[in-house]
Amino acid sequence: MKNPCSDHPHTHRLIQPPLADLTDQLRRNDRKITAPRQAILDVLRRHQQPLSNKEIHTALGKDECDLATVYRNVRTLESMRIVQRYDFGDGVARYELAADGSTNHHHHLVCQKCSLVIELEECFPAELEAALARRYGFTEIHHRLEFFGVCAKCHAGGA
Amino acid sequence: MKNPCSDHPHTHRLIQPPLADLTDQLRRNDRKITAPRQAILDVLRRHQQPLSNKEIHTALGKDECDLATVYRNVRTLESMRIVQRYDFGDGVARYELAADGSTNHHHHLVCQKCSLVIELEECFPAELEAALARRYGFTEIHHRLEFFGVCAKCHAGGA
DNA sequence: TTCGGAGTTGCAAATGATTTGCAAACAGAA
DNA sequence: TTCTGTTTGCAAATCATTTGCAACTCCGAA
Repeated sequence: MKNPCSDHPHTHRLIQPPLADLTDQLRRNDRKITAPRQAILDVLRRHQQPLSNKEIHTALGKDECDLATVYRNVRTLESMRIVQRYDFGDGVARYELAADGSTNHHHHLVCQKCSLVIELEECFPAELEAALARRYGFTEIHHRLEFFGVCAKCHAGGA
Repeated sequence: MKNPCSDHPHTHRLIQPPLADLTDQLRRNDRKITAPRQAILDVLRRHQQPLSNKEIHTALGKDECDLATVYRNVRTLESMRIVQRYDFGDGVARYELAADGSTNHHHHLVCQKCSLVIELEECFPAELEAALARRYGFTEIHHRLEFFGVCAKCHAGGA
């Protein structure tokens, strides 16, 4: 197996949709387009990695809105499927913008020392869901998969 | 694909090791064999499903030991690899006895309505770990994978 | 078998993430 | 512009989990 682009530290990502498209989604869901919401969406739009509520709040420039408002909005956005929650098992929820299509679902490889996050584009277990659904009579099956380890830099030195 | 035993609500599991074998592991790790530890191990031995700290504490008969002691011991047992932690994304850690061999790693299918847990014996992504390690220069790679959905009973009625 | 000290425990208080109550401020339809 | 349901800020409440500390117990050495 060969990585098609092992030559650069990545994280490829589709171009993020313009802010207007995102606020349109709010409008369609009968949600008001407020300053905090636009700011939060804009922060997520500019970051390609999963951000915690606190990180989002910090990235907002301290006085944009209250931390509780970030929590509330991120939760709202999640229920509208505009953002996607990820769980790295450290007791902190992280969020990424969910790209338009259904092609957005993916997984991560997280360094447990320095928290480096690599976005993996493949979604391995998707094909298994149908089999599990049939076998166990479940509906609405989805999954959560993350990989953990120690990155090369941390393994070598200390960083 | 056909389930070899779709006729009974399961959770197959290897016979759990006797309590003595478990306490032996404590001994080997220079840990004292206390009443709370034996009781906790025995509770885990008798349950085939992941239990939260609170559930373990409840199963202990209220006065066996303090909840903080359960937390401390489960954490210790985890670091000794006697128990394995699972994360269903609801902010509560759950634990199962880690069977002796290395064949114990597995995943779950969880009903999001009634919390029914089905133990899946396959470990799908294991083979991918080596590839990811090579591709991204990571070491000590492991993963966390759980499936969620709605079980047949909940999908039908309400329960 | 006793003794001593490190490892453990109970209890209460501290943490940290996340949620919530409530009154004031606001967005957007009429 | 007005009105009304949303949304926000702030502080307090929750919840899972951790921790400080003094009392207690396991277990190897004497």
